[in-house]
Amino acid sequence: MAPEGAQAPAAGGDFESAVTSADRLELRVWLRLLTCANLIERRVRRNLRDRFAVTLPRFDVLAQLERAPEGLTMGALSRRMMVSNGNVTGLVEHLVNEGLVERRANSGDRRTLVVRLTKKGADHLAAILPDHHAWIGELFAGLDDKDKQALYAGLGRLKESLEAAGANGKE
Amino acid sequence: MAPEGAQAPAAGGDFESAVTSADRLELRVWLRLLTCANLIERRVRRNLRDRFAVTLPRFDVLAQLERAPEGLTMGALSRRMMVSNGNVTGLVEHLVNEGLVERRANSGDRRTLVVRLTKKGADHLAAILPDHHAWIGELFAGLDDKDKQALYAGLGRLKESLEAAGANGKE
DNA sequence: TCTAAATATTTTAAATTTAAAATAACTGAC
DNA sequence: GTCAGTTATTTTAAATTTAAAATATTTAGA
Repeated sequence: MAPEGAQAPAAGGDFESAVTSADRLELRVWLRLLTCANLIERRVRRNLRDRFAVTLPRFDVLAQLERAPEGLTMGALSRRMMVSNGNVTGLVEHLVNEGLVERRANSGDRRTLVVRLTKKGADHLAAILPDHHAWIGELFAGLDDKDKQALYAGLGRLKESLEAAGANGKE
Repeated sequence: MAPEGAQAPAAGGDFESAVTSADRLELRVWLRLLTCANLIERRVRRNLRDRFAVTLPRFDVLAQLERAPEGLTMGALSRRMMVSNGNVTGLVEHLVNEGLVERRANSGDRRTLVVRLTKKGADHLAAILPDHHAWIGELFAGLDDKDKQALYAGLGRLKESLEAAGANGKE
């Protein structure tokens, strides 16, 4: 027997498989958007695991912290990552144990903790980022600059629409 | 004390918060795409929970099955949902217990099981879908038809590029 | 036929994720 | 100054998710 085809997320058909032109246009846009996001995320997740033995959520923490050299509070980090506060607690805890991240009390407001990359964490991330950017490059290779600009602009309008509909705030 | 601000996924900043124009265009497109997908998914998830007491993944199962009146095998369902086979096992198990879905042996190939909506499941879904479509409509309200068409086309090109890069198959 | 490889599904362990509740610290209106 | 409300974080329980391994069945080829 071949223990192959072990169960990674399934490949093949996707959300759009049975969507017809009878469906409303915005529904088709949404499902196609979701399909693209899933395809990219899956590929990046697998590459991170296979080539760098890092999970995607932990990589996300490192990548967000790199963009904030002064560090981020737990709450700010959870907002940037768009996940719950409690979720970040566990991720940071693990990275602290690995020495990739430091979590320090904030004089001034004793409720908050500031999270920062350690040297080790910054080095680790620096070893990954070039490959990461290359993967994204490969995935977008079929688009020319005009396509990407158009997509960027269209997604910008969608994002504004989502914010106008209150999809970001608590309401 | 107000036990408010209980921890749903954080609102506010997002993946793009610290992305600058110095970053490569395709990276900015990807992060914006991810932000939009997360915003829509979060809103739909919360509406399903608050108004219909259903989780998003279980709703996804029902919605996929509705598009396949003849039923889907476990594997086909997992491919449509873009999640692992093992994941679908648990979701379907729960829905079978609730009587919303039936899982039947497939004469002809004893390895496969065919999953189908029950009458109860179809009714339940039918009660949700109009509201669901309305939510999507609200989220896209800031876009006119031309915007949506352009976005649909651009995402179509991206999807082709992803498939050309092997982002769907196992490779 | 027999049997190696492929396919379909479930099981398992670890990690993630959500959402609610609990805890701790700050802020203002009075 | 007190204390009701707010903010920041952690804890908790349940559900989801991934990926690997195990199981069962089918298929094809020697």
